[in-house]
Amino acid sequence: MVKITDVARHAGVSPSTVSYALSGKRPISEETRRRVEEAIRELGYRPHAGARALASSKSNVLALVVPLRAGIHIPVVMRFAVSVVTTARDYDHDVLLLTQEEGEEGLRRVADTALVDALILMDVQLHDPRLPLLRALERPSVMIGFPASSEGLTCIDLDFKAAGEACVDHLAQLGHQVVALVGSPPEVYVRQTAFAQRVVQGFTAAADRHGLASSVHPCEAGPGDARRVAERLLREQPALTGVVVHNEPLLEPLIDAFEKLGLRVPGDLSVTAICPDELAEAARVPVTSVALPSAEVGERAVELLMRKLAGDTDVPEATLLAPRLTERASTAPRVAP
Amino acid sequence: MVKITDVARHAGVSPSTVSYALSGKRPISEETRRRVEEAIRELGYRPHAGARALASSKSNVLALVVPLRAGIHIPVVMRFAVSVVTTARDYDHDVLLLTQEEGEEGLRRVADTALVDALILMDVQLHDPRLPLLRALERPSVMIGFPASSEGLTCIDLDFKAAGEACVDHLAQLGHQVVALVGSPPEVYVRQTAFAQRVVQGFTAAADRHGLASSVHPCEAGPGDARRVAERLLREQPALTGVVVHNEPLLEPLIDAFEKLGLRVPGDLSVTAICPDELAEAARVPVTSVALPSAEVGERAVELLMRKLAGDTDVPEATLLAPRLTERASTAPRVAP
DNA sequence: GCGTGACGTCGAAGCGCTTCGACGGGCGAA
DNA sequence: TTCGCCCGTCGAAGCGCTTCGACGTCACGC
Repeated sequence: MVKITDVARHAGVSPSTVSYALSGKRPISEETRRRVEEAIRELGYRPHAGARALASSKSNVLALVVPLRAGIHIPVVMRFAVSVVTTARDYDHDVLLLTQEEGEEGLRRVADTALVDALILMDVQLHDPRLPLLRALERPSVMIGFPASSEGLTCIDLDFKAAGEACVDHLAQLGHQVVALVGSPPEVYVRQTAFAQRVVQGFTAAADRHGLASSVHPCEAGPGDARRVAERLLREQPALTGVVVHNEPLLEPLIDAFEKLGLRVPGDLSVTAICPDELAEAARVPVTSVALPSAEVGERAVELLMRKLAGDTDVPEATLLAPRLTERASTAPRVAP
Repeated sequence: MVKITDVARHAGVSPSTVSYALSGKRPISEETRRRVEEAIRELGYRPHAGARALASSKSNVLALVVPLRAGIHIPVVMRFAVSVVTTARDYDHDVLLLTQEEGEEGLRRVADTALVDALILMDVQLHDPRLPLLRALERPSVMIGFPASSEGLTCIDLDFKAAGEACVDHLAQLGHQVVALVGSPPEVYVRQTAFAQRVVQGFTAAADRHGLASSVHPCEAGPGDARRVAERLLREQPALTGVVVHNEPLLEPLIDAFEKLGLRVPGDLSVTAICPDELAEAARVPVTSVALPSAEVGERAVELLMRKLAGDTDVPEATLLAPRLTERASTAPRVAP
């Protein structure tokens, strides 16, 4: 193995000079730098990561904790992970993959052994048991999603309130006057992050702002539920022409149910959703939707982390990503009766 | 930060004794071990990963290179990755996530900087450009999939030949006498690993063994192709009652096409597939299939790597995992005409 | 003409751990 | 009894890098 002393000898300088030439932490003459670089190239020198970590107390590795829980859309996780890795590389960092399964002990382990410099957590719950640990840890972290209190932590996610609004805005713009929100199953409103509530807030606010008649329905997503939900919506709001679905498994079945009840999508009924793009695209009727911008979240998460690692003290605690609505085949202007 | 000297002092022993108590590389008296363990617990000691890596020239980290290419089934990759991480943890190792995008330079980087001890590569191509590098690298590696020549490398994958056979065996057992293989698009047979060919071999061998009439059809997987393929199959083999599909995007459309042509699945036609379980399960008619055992592949890959790291010299170059066929709704006994 | 400071470089001291050789004590074999 | 050996422990020497303080040189300002 070729080491820094070899490079130094070959270039006719001291090891510290090689180090400074590499890190740029002290001025080095043009001539010397050139010689060092040449020596490095000729010898094929690669600094030993462990030695570097030991001497500098920086591993240049980030931990990424991915969820395993059922109900998580895998491609979204994967896209996010890839985006984290790619962005981390731009900052000369690598990514260590951890599973949720490892729990708090896993976090403590990689943090305390100095295996990683910082952490990224996905799938943060409202009252995530890892929160106290994260606050106590001496290493910076960024969480995807918002817990009940993000005090002293850094969080990032899609702006679900704005996403709810965007869907309603789109429907209002198309002339729809009676809209409904088909929400996530009731337990999601309790267990998970606050995102489900925020969709409701956005939905309601936008509907009020546009002067639309609106209603909100948290819905189970079992096999037979779609039909029942569709019937209930139509019973309660016979003039319904716009639906926002924030319930992934229910999306397709619900559209089917509406059509079976004689309503054409988007002819009689416009449907928008908040869901991963794959789902919206793959549907029989491709659905106009606000996507979870996983790649962007990953990128931004790493950027936030890098700022924290650089000692930036005014990194925002909360970052909300603006929703982007993609129009597809499931929405159309309202046809006056 | 609490270090090994702190533990040593607290336990009244020397640092080396603490190290040996931890690693078990030299005998330590029961009494001493107890005192050391207690000191560790009381002080909350965690060995510094970098220092350890430097001193022992072992990072206890594996690199996992995941593919990005379109056409790869993401959940399979993810399941594989999770299984690698989980298994690696059982062996006290962590996993560094790399993307294919980083290419050979990325492999060289993590290997040469001693960031990782060993590598796992997914999605290995027939003539993968990384092969020479892997052979040259001083670190062990395991590849998922088989290149043209696996000489001197360690590879593991589903036994696709046996998978092809298993499908035919199943159909034969149900009494089917005329079978067809709907294979991957022609370019797959060229570009990728040899797995597509192996399926053909297994299919043909088993059909011959059972004395069935059989035919093989590499197929494109465009939107209109399903219908054409179905028609062609029925034209060429009017008595066809068993189909093996090794072409993921074509699976569902093909079944639909058959039904539109008046053939009931599984009433008139039994269909089996080689594809990820999700796909087989999610189909309108759940498909009897041989799955890609991603979790098992991940586990076995790590085990192979651990053996190599332990200095085991007779680790098999090729490991073929036995297929497991799951019966679902798409196959049934042949009904005599 | 001399003090001052920036520039460019060096040497040495660690970073926290593992590992090697050494050593004292105890025990079994001769 | 004595020799030799194994057990259990220690001290010291690194592992390969970064970083701090120091030093010589040169240019500039007064």
